[in-house]
Amino acid sequence: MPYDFKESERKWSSFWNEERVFQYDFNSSKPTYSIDTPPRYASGKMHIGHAFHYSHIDMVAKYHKIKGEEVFFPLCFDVNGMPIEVNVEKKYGIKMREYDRQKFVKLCEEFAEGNISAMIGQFSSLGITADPSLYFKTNSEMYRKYTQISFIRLYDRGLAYKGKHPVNWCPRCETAIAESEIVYEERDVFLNDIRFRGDGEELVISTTRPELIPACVAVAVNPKDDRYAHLVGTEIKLPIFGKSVSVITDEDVLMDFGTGAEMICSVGDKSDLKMIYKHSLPFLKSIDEQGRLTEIAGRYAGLQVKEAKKNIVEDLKATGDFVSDKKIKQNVGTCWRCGTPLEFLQKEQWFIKSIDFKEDLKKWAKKLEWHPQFMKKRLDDWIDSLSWDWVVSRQRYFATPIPVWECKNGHQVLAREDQCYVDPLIDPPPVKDCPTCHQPLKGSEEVFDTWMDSSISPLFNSFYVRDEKLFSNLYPMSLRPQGQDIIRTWAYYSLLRGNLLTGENPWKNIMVDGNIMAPDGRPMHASWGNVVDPNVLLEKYGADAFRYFTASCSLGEDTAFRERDLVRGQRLMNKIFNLVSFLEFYKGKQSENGELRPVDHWILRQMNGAVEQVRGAMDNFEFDRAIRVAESFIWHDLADNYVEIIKHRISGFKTYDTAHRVLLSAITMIAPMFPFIAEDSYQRMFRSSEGKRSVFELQFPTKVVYSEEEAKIGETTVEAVSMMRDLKVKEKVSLSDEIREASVLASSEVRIDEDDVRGTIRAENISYESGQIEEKVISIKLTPDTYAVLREKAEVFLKNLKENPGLLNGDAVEFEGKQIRTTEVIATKSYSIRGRNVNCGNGFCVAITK
RNA sequence: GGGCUCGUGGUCUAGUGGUUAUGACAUCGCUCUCACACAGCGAAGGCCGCCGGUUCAAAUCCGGCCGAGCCCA
Repeated sequence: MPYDFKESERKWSSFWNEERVFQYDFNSSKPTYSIDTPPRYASGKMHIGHAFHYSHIDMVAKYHKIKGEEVFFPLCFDVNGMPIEVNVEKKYGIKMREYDRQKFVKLCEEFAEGNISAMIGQFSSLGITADPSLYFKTNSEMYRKYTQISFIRLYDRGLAYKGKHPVNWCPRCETAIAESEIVYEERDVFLNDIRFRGDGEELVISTTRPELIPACVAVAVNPKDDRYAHLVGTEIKLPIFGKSVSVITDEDVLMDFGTGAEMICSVGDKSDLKMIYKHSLPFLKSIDEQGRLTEIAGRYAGLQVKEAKKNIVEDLKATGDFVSDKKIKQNVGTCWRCGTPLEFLQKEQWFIKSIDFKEDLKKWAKKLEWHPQFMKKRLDDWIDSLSWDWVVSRQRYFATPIPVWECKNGHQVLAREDQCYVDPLIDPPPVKDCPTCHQPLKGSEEVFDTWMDSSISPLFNSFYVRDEKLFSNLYPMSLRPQGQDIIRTWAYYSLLRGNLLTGENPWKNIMVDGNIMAPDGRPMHASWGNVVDPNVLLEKYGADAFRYFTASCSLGEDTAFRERDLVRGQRLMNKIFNLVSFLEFYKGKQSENGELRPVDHWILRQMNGAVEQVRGAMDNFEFDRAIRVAESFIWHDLADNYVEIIKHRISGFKTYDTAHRVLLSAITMIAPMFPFIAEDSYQRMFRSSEGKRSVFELQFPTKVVYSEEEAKIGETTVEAVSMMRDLKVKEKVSLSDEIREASVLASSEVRIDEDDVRGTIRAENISYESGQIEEKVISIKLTPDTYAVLREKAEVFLKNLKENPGLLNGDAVEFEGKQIRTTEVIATKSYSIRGRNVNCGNGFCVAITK
């Protein structure tokens, strides 16, 4: 009978929910395993990549639960920021900056709330049991309170400050534009070669923006560029404006772009910005909020950018400093609303100090255990590449307000901690007026970068400030699971915040996941039509089958979605279901006592091996290895071999007990990966004997005692039975038919469990024959150690052995004065018997007689 | 352009110096076998991306090239 996964999944997810099986117990005496769950972003429903990622996290959570730890696995959502704003604009056909601020925020909250309830349903269908008693969302006043308090504490220690930093600015709309609001357009622009004159020397630079010459603060060339080496370190004069600037080197300058000499302006674009920080060059303001040149442009002051460009080029032609121009294509950032090219404008922004902590950050990152290890390198490289502090202010609406009031002279008053959560646009400041100049105070309109919220998740989860006792127990957390795409944001900022505020890393382990790609190997995009809907998959194959696919992906690698893995997963669930059905049928029908037979020892040995390997793999977050081992054990050792052999003696208590015990261990071992089939099997078959209300309250299986000597006989028995069954198939004897004789043919003694062979093969008689086997050596290899000893002589030695296979019968072979033990020789042989239909395995053959 | 990762039968994947290179899905045979035809047994299918190097020995280590993914405030 096929497994009804729909019914099972419905039943057990509500069971877990109602019984609160996965609820964290604050009073538990067990050690806590805490997971810093990624707050799921509430801009839409979960797609297959999210489902994949949270399934992995859930496997870790359930594994630690079944290992006997108290698991802290919060259910949480990220509800701030622009993607939600953009979705709300789309949904209602409105524009944020043209709408009432408070009303707009309300719409964002409602929008997110709808997505959250849908996602909670998705979590549940996937068997992801994040704990609703540890629920949080990053836009709640409770959460934002700690975002604000943590900022105030950093400010008090001089780690948060206000400074100048460029933002993308639309001169027509007169507003800051966020990175994702920029519309890039390919446009034709002129690349102008312009002559700068030095002391008897000249240097021709290439620029697309000659109007920025007055903002030029240096000229940069590549350090490898021989053409300009003699000019490096000299001063050179700007044409028209006459100001002197230095010629510097920077490896980011492209030698083959234009003349290979570039003017650095403050601030023309992002690469300028980087060089300005890197070489400590001054910030100038050359363009104002309306897109006009400022007074540093001298006689061009007040002109619009376009006009200034035209005038300056004409004047350069007149002075002879204009060399040439050519048309090139360039990506120009434009305003999403009006299409005007954006300017990079310096504005006052809030910063959190991070450049000072570069070396510390690398030390902190080193203290973490990274899974997989190579992901650490990405963070290190990121830290090395940083040139400026973290800009935390945003000119948006839907995020945590910055708890600051300012007077018209720019003095700042921060909220008191006990005031938080506070909205400075609504709530009064802590003092009547500015303590410095007694001017009235105005609440800040700015909000925090959403990473300011999400990067305190480990602090919030550990009850930072809220409860000192809980905090000391819960911080640092055991694990941060996250995607590889946000190492440079979420992981980085969390590491910084955690250490700055507590002096300690926020977690002990970090597990970094790859992405799920579309079946065609490309990222999933609605416009490419290659998006896979997780709900369709759950309908078709079930959650455990989906989790089978997710478990089979190596951690940290990008994986193209493969439906066939769900096919296999579903078959595995069906296999397990039927194994349980088999044993269930024989439950309580035992009449004989019996004893442990060799094949029972063998399955116990196989089980011990599987348990150890699965445990080792799960401890290292290697889900793919864990399911490979578990699947092979359940499908091949247990179902194909063991169950077939014990069918004839399942009426014995000992046999039944062994099967019962092995199947229970198998179910427990896979429960973290396949929770539904595991719970279903447990409830159906094992709850009455084990007593616990859920499979997740059992312990991960431990090793059992068995006899290795017996297990070896069992292994030979399994092999013999399997070869004999194959012979029956080949000779068209029904497996249920009796045969007269089953024969074991070998040149030396072969020990098998005759009763099991007879009972399974349905043979009246077992016979042993010898002396008729032809051995053929297929290949001869040596152990690695012996290769290392013989080195280039190895080939000669092997050739010698192939020609004289009889040498292998002794204990050792002499070769060039060395004694090579035959145990060092790995010979693969085939066995055959002329004239009889036999199957041959490891050292012996079998035959049957009808 | 830079950093990291990946490239193995038709498709996907395991394997990180030394067996006849693992397994899945698909394909083709045979078999209803008393848990399971969503099963069992068997077969076919591979210049391990390309080029060079190190080594007695390379899918595996090193270098270069080609292709893909993620990130670059």
